[in-house]
Amino acid sequence: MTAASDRVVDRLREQILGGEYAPGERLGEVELAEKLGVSRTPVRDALRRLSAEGLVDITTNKGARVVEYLRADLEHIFQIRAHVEGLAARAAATAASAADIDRLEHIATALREHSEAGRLNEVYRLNAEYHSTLNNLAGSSVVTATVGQLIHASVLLRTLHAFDDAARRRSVNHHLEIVAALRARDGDWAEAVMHAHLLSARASLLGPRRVQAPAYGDPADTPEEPE
Amino acid sequence: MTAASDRVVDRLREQILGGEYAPGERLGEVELAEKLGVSRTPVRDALRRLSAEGLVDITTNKGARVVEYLRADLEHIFQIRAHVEGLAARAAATAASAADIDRLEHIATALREHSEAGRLNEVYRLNAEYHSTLNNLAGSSVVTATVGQLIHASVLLRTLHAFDDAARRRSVNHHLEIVAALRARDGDWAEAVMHAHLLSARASLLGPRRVQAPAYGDPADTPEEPE
DNA sequence: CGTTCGTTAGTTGTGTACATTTAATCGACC
DNA sequence: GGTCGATTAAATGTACACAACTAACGAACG
Repeated sequence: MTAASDRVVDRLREQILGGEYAPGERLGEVELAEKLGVSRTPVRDALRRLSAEGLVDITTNKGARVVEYLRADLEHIFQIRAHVEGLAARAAATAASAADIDRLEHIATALREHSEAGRLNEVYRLNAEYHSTLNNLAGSSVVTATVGQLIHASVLLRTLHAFDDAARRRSVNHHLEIVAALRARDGDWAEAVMHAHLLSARASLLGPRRVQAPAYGDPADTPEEPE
Repeated sequence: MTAASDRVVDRLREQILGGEYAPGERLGEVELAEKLGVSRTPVRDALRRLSAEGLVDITTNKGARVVEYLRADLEHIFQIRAHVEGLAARAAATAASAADIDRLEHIATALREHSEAGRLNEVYRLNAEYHSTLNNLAGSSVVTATVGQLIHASVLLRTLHAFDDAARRRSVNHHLEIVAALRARDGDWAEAVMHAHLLSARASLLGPRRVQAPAYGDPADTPEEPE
């Protein structure tokens, strides 16, 4: 809320997403308070807020831990993102101004350069910025808030598995293709590419899906299949 | 977290969803603390947690208020729910046990009776239970958590506009039809009905959509249109 | 030797006092 | 008479002290 609590939230979020705290690691209030030079009160506030963002799990009388997502959870997250961000891309195709699209293209181009240079930290940062920018273009705070949480969870993945070269190129191309679809004011196209983009990311990060898995949404249920 | 804080959260949630606090109404910490017989600390905790659930807005140094959703936000919420709960219904068609489906049918039947008798409070409660039960059948805590927030926002609507008789009958029939689709193990069918169910609820609650609205997802982008 | 119960250290939950910020009211000046 | 500014009251943010709970260690008994 106030500057102290805000700073604690920002710092902890950065550290968790940066991998300085491993999934499942305990986050003691007193330890954090000493380390950050504040009292327990703003630390408690910050942990509650991060719990709201889905980054930590809090159990009564047992404290806070960094969240651990199951493989199935992560599959569902990308499934949902594919649909919701697909809708956002469709909306952006009609709502975005030329300047908005320029801005998005700028991010996508920078993303390609950093990707080819192998600067992964920049890639992760710009990728998050690209998606959040696009979701905002849908003009819906609900979309931004809903997907924001899911994106955080997705980012926690990055320590698990890195994209191979082919997947990285696919991802870069998707970002650029979506910009093209927006310029063409083609909502169908934009939604379809975004859908594919997130399902391909899921495949790259999680590997082949187990067919006998309790399927939440089949790969075959893609919304847009005009042809 | 502890019993006191939990009780405050439950009570405030009930009061907010029950309409005892109007959207936009201020929630003072001291006032609530006195009224509930606890100190400010658990009240603050509770307000932070309700903020996480999307029921209150907290601004630094300015306190907590009951959330106010814009009409556009609510349209987006139902749009997202249509997709995500549609996916959940599809997954449930393969994952649900016969006992699960029986339980769901029991809820749907009770819902029909209460609806015909005009007991709206029971209708709202059972409707929330039906959706949350079905989403849980998808076996994904992510779906449950994501949609849970959106459902809360939807419930806040109920003071705005009541279903007319035709809409109420449609809603009841949808719930029963989804049960039938689950029994048939037909994921496509279940998803399609759920999608229609939520878009029809949106229409009933929000009235006709303004065509020139910055469209986030067109009515025409329904995923399942086999015929 | 294993199990169980009690004690103890550490952690989280709660209450309260103090600091800081916000907003409104009153007064003075233009 | 109106507007700008300062003072004051009330709210939230922070810190610290105490209470309650958890879990781990150790001892005693079977």
